[in-house]
Amino acid sequence: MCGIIKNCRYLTSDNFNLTTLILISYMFEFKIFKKAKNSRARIGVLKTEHGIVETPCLAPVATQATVKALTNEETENVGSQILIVNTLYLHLSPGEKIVAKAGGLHEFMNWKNPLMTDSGGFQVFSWGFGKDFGIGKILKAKNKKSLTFFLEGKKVRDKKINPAPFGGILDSAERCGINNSQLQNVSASIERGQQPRLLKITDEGVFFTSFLDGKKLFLGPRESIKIQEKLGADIIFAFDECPPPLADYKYMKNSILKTHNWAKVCLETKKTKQALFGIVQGGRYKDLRQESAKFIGSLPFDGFGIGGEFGADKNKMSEMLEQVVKELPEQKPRHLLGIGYLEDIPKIIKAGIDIFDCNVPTHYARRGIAFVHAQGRNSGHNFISFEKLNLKQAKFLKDKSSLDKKCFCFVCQNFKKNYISHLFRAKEITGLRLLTFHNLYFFNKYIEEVKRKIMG
RNA sequence: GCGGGCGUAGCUUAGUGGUUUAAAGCGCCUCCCUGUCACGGAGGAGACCGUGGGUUCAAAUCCCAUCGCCCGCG
Repeated sequence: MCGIIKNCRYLTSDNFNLTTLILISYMFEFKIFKKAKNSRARIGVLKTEHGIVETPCLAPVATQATVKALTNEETENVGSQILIVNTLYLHLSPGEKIVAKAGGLHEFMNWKNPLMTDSGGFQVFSWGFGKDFGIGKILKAKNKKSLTFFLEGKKVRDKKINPAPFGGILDSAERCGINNSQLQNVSASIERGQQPRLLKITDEGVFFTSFLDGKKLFLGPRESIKIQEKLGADIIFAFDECPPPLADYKYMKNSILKTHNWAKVCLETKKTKQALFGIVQGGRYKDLRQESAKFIGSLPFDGFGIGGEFGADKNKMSEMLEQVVKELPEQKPRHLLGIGYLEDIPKIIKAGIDIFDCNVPTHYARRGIAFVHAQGRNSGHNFISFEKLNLKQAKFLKDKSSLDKKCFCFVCQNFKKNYISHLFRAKEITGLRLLTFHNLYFFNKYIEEVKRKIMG
């Protein structure tokens, strides 16, 4: 796979003049070249010390300083321009000192292009309430996952989780036979002051328990920034609390105040020339989103991240995003954290998002799911019709067709579904590699197409 | 030929002190996974317990026969 796919970055040179870039003298700069007429979408270029990023684009998730299953050359060949690495994971192992001594992240992982590090704020959720409730950042309307309650240390499960985020939890508890007097002992609806089991969130920061060795560690805005400075990515994020989707209004209000205070501390702490992005939170509450966007947007950040969830109703996301985006400075880049289903991408680009990261292309690839152009009529999509194929299914063993007839990636040019299916069933790591390569290529190509259509 | 052992879901086995819908792992099917997770989550289908007979209110489990496989001795 190495080195075979060349020139698959879609340098849309028609959209801007390259010489303009050369004239940019600042280390970090964001230039908008074109704005859509019918939406907030824009085409831009982000310049960093390690090169440029054409936006809008997807930043693949490289949690532990690698896009799982791929070499850097492959990640580049697939059209990816910037990666997001995780601060807390690297802090736990190998530790930022090791990375710094190795010459910084770029040198350490041999990635010559731009990098960003997530602050660890998401782990406040995923290692906390996310784990307690067995839920993802976004509580879906059709969530079939069971909800786990903890009643006096005992696990109670409800399989019919109600999509309504707050009242639903109480119904759920009732179905589990948890009575009123017990309810106060149950970690269900997350109220102000409530703590996850495994970590403690204070006004100053968060006490984590390392899953590697059980060691206690504290991460606050200062700690996060200092670690991120040592890691040395081009773009770093302010330490935030990614709040759980079950949080009630008071919890959320309190949470954004914390995130706002931490944002100021992050700005004061940072000494390097790295670009620092503040993070807007506020969950599904429009007024809190607006409040957060106004506050964070008023601070001298180099760009802005938008985190958390936007409510179970998918259609509201665009609305909420626009609400946030209009409060942020027009000339600065906006990053949507952890969102990027294919069907979301047109919406978020239209809402004015420049970069977004999402583990779906790579994560799903490792689970055997390939995103491909829809073969049949089941498009149901405004831009490119696509479908998901589960290559683990036995039926693909007999399928001699290429993964995606309309895809020009190395995998689709060289491998058939039967072989990829076999690799997955045989648990051969090459299967993960092939699908990761294809999915990222597919997402990047898809984004290019969306850009073309939106911008006209 | 004699002696011993084994035959339970597609596979590997648990259950043989007779008790309701015969258990588990893997495999299979469906669904899920959005800034954590290749070796993950939730469901589901699937065996009349080699075959035939017998004992009993009741047998995968006891008895007899038979077939198949394995081991030892000839």
